[in-house]
Amino acid sequence: MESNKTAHNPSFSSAIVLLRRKIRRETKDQNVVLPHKQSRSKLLTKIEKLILTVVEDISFSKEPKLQVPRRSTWVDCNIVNRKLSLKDKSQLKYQEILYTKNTKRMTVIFNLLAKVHNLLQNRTSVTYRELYYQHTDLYESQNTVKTAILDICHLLNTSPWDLRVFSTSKGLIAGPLLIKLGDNETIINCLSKGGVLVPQNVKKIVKLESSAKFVIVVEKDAAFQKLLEEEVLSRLGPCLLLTGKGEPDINTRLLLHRLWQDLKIPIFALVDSDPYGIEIMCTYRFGSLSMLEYSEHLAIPAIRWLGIHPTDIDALSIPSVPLTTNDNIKLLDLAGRPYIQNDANLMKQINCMITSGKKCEIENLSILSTNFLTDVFLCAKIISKEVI
DNA sequence: AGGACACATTTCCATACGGG
DNA sequence: CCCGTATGGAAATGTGTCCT
Repeated sequence: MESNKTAHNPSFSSAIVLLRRKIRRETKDQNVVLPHKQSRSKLLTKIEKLILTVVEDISFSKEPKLQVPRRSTWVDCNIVNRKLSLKDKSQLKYQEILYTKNTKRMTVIFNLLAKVHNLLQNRTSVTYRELYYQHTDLYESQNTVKTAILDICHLLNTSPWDLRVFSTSKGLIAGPLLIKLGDNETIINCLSKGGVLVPQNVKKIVKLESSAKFVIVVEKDAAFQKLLEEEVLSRLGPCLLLTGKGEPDINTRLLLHRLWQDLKIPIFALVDSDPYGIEIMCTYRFGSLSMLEYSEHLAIPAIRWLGIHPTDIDALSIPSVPLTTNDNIKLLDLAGRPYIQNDANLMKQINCMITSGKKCEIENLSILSTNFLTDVFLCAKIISKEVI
């Protein structure tokens, strides 16, 4: 090939600079969010107080009860500050967990409270999975553990990561990036081939060092590897590649959030042109329904959708397949969500997919020609600043 | 495995109606 | 007239599907 190292293409570099400025301007209200980290000792005290109230209740023959929020739906949400959040926090409905009615649930909560208390005291961390296996007969399913931990987070007004409970990392990151962790001066070098696993405890990161000019978030591992094979890192110039392998886990989203906060470089999303791809892009960008309370820490409004846009399929004659029944159901569901309804450009793309009835995967681009993805598609999208 | 949801099932509660 | 039960609807919870 005609050694077109795009990195040295002046129009490409200037496009990146322009996009960077534009995105920073559009999202400058987002730049100062920093977590109110709860100190260990405060959390410990809170747990002790919570347990004390229950003991008091019992000694006064009152039934112990806990209050947790009800599961939210899309109609309870709207977009605030470009992130998914509750319409009206004062209208939030609560559910009471009573000992006589929800014995099991309360037992699990207090059991886990004890474990969390222990974690905080010992300054160690644990995964949901480990917790589950410590007492399978009590928890019955891993989901029970997760629900209970989220309940506890609400009761203590904190987050799973401050409680030191994590899900096992699934995401990969590659590129010129050094991650310095606070504990024992560990340094993760993300330049290794095939990328490295996103660190378990993103909150331990003390410093991120990178020469990258932008980040590309890829929906799935296959496309991630494909891009690495095409040597995207050198062809497009210094950049980072990240994938959550499907629906991103919390750690991956936290890391990406941190990357945006610290490096302030453009973040582009490359997803399939199908309803799931769009949903995944939106999860990164606006946050998710089930983690609604943590949108501040997880949503990254600065993300721009690089492709594949439904309008690209016809414009670039990309091979496509028809949408299935399930795809159509999902698509209509997406169309009703607040973040799509709030954004004319996203709505336009959704409508395009509805009318065309076509979808395609990232891999379909490679059929057109070798290195098409890197040299043509990504490059052209960025130079033309066709991002949504 | 892990994440997000839609859909299904069960549980719960308020209201209304009928029998004692 | 009061109480108990029947019943409908909502909410809590569980299951199944889709994705990588």
